[in-house]
Amino acid sequence: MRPTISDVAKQSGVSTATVSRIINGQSGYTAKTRQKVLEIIQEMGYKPNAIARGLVNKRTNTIGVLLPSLSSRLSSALLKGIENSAHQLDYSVIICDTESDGKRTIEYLDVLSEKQIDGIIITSEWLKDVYEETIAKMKIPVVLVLTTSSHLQIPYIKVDDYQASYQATEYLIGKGHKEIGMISGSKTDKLAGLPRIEGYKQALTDNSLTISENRITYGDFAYRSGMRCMEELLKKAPEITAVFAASDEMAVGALSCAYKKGVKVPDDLSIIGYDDTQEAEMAIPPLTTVHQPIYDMGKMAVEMLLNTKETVGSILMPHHIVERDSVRKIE
Amino acid sequence: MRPTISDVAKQSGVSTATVSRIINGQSGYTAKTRQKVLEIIQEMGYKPNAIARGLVNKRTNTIGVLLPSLSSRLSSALLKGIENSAHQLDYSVIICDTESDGKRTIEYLDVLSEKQIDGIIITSEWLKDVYEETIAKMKIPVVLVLTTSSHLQIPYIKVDDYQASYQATEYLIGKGHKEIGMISGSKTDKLAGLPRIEGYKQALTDNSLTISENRITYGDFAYRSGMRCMEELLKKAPEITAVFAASDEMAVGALSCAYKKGVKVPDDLSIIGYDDTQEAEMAIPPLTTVHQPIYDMGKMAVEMLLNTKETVGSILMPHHIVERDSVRKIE
DNA sequence: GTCCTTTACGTAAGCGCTTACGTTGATTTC
DNA sequence: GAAATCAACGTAAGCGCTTACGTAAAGGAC
Repeated sequence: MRPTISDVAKQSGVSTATVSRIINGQSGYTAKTRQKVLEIIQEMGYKPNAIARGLVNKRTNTIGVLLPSLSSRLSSALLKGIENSAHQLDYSVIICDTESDGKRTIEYLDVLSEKQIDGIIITSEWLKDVYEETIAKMKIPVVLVLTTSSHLQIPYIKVDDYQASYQATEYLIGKGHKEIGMISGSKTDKLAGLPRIEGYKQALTDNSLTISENRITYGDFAYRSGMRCMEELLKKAPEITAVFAASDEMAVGALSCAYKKGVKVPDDLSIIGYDDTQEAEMAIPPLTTVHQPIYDMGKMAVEMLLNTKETVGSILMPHHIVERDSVRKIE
Repeated sequence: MRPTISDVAKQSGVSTATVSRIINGQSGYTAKTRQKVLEIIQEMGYKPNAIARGLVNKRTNTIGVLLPSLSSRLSSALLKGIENSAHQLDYSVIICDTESDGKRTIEYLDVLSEKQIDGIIITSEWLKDVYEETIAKMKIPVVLVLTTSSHLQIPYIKVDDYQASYQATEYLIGKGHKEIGMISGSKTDKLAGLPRIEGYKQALTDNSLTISENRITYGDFAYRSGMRCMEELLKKAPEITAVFAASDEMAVGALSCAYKKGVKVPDDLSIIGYDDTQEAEMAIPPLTTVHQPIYDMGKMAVEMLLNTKETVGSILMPHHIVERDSVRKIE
C-alpha cells in the first residue's frame, strides 16, 4: 500500500490539512514544519493520489484527443504538438483513434466524459450532428483542429483550404502549366475534399484554363489511393503536365505510380502536394507542397483549450508553398 | 452540475446502493426496479463519474505509454496497436513523448504513478538504471516493447535484433553481394544499435567476408542521419554494392542521398532496411526490409499488461524479410 | 404455524484528498 | 494592559462512488 496523506500527517505529527497546504504551496505553517513534513514525504516516498485530488478539485489535468487515424504522419505531427504543449502545462493526453467510425467516436466521447477530462481536441474529422449533440451535452471545452463545426460555435484552428488550394494551383500555372490534373479527397468531404477542389477549379477559371472532370480523381488522402488516382489520371488525361494532390501521402502515391510507369518527375510531370509532412521531405524527388503549420496548430490547440493565452474565437493559420524538386517550369 | 448517483437514487426512490448495483450488473433488485432506475438514468443523462469510481475501486482503466518519439512511423504503428487493443478491453491510453530525455521520462513516470494508472508500456527505449529504480518503487505492472530491462525482471516483447540483422546481411550475401556497408544506429545503443551491428558482422564473418570499419556508419535511426551516413559511405567505401540500414527511415535517407548523387538503386547499389514501416512500401524504389510485426507487438503488449491472455514471461516475435525492389542480385 | 433461507433492498463507512471554519497563542495597537 | 489582529494550525465535512453489513419481507420445508 502506498502511503497516503494521513500517513504522512501521522508521521510528521501534524494534521492532513497542514500536509495538504504544504504540498499545494499555500500558507499557514512555519518553515520548520514545512521542512519536517517535506522530509517525511521524501522518506516515505509519498506521492499524492491524483484521483482523489481530481474528485475534490473537479480537475483531472488530462485532456483527450480524437484522431481519425493514429498512424498518418499528419496525425503524428499534430499529436506531437498537442502532447508537448500539454506536458508543458502539466496536462496528460489520452488518445482516441476513432478510425472515422461513428460508433467508436461516440464511445470515446462518453469515456472521456466519464473520466472527467478537462477538455477535448478533435482533429481532422467532420463533426456529424450526433457528435455535436453529445458534445453539447457534455459541457466540456472543445477545440477543433483542421475541422469546423456546423451547429455549435466551437473554436477551431485550421488553414483556409480553399485559398491554399487556389494558391497551389496558381503556383503550377505560374510555372507555365496549363493542363493540370488533381488528385483530390472525396467529393463528399466538406473539409479537405470539396474546398480544395473548389480552390483548384477557381484558380483554373481565373486563369482562363478549362476545367475537365477527366482531370479530377478522387482518393481518400492515403498512399494507395494516390497511386490509384495517378494511374487513372495517366489513362484518362495523359495530356496533363502537372498534378495537384490534396495530401502529401497521395502525392507520394502519385510519385510511386509515376516511377513504376516510367514517367519522370518533374521532367515529364510535375507534382505538388499538400500538408508538408515529413514524407514530403523524404520523397524522391523531394516534394514541393503547401505547408500547413501542423505541429504549431497542435500546440495552439491546447493553449486555446486551456485558455493560457488570450485567444478570441477561431484561428486561420497561415500557409505557404515550400518549393522542393517535384515541380518544373515549362516553356 | 451533472447528476450524481444520489440524484438518480432520489429520483427513482431507491438508495444509491441499489443504483450502483444496477449500474454494475450485480444482483439484488427486481426487474421492475431496474427498469425504473434505468429510465431515470436515461432521462437525467446520468453518467457515472470514473474518478470517484477509480478512487474506491483502485482501478482507473487507463494505461500509459512511453515513447521516445511520437512522430516516427514506428511509434505510430506501435501506438495504433496499443490503442486499439486497449480500447477493445475498455482501457484508455495516455501518451508520453519522452524525447529520449531522462528528466522528462522520470516526470512522466511520476505523473502516471500519481494518476493511478493500471499499467505502463515502455517502448523502444533503453531503461536507464534510474528508470528501473522508479519503476520498482511504483508497484505498477510494466511491459516493455522493443526493449529489455537489465536489473528488474520486466516482461518484454521484441524481435531478436541480432538474428534479424544477421539474416538481413545474409540475404544480401545470398544475392551475391560481397562488399556490404552498414548504416547502423549508435554504437552505444544496446538495443537496436549494437546487436544489429554484431549480427551484421557475424554474418560477414561466417561467410568469410572481411569486416571493415570504413563500411560501418553511425546514425540515429532518423532520416537525416540516413542521408548523412550514405554520403559518408559513398566517400569512404565506394566499393560497396549493398548496404544494410538499421531502420527504414535511414534506408529512405540513403535512398534520397543515392538519388541526389545519381547512384541508381538497385542497379548501382542495393539497400535493405529494417522495421517494415509504411515508408518502406512508399519508398522509391519500394524497400526490401526486415519485417517486425510492430502493430501486433503493440496489441500483444496490452494483452500481456492486462493479463487477458495467458502469457508466460517475455516474447520474442518472429521477423522475416519482405522482398521489394531495392536489392538486386549480382553476378 | 414455526424456523430457516433467500431476496431485495437501505445504511453508512470509507477511498484520499481539499478546504471552510474554528481554535489557540503570540503579536500588535492604543 | 485590554482589545484587536494574525499566523499556525486542527477538525470535520464532503467530492461521487462502492460495498460490508443489517433488516424486513417473502418463500420454502416440515
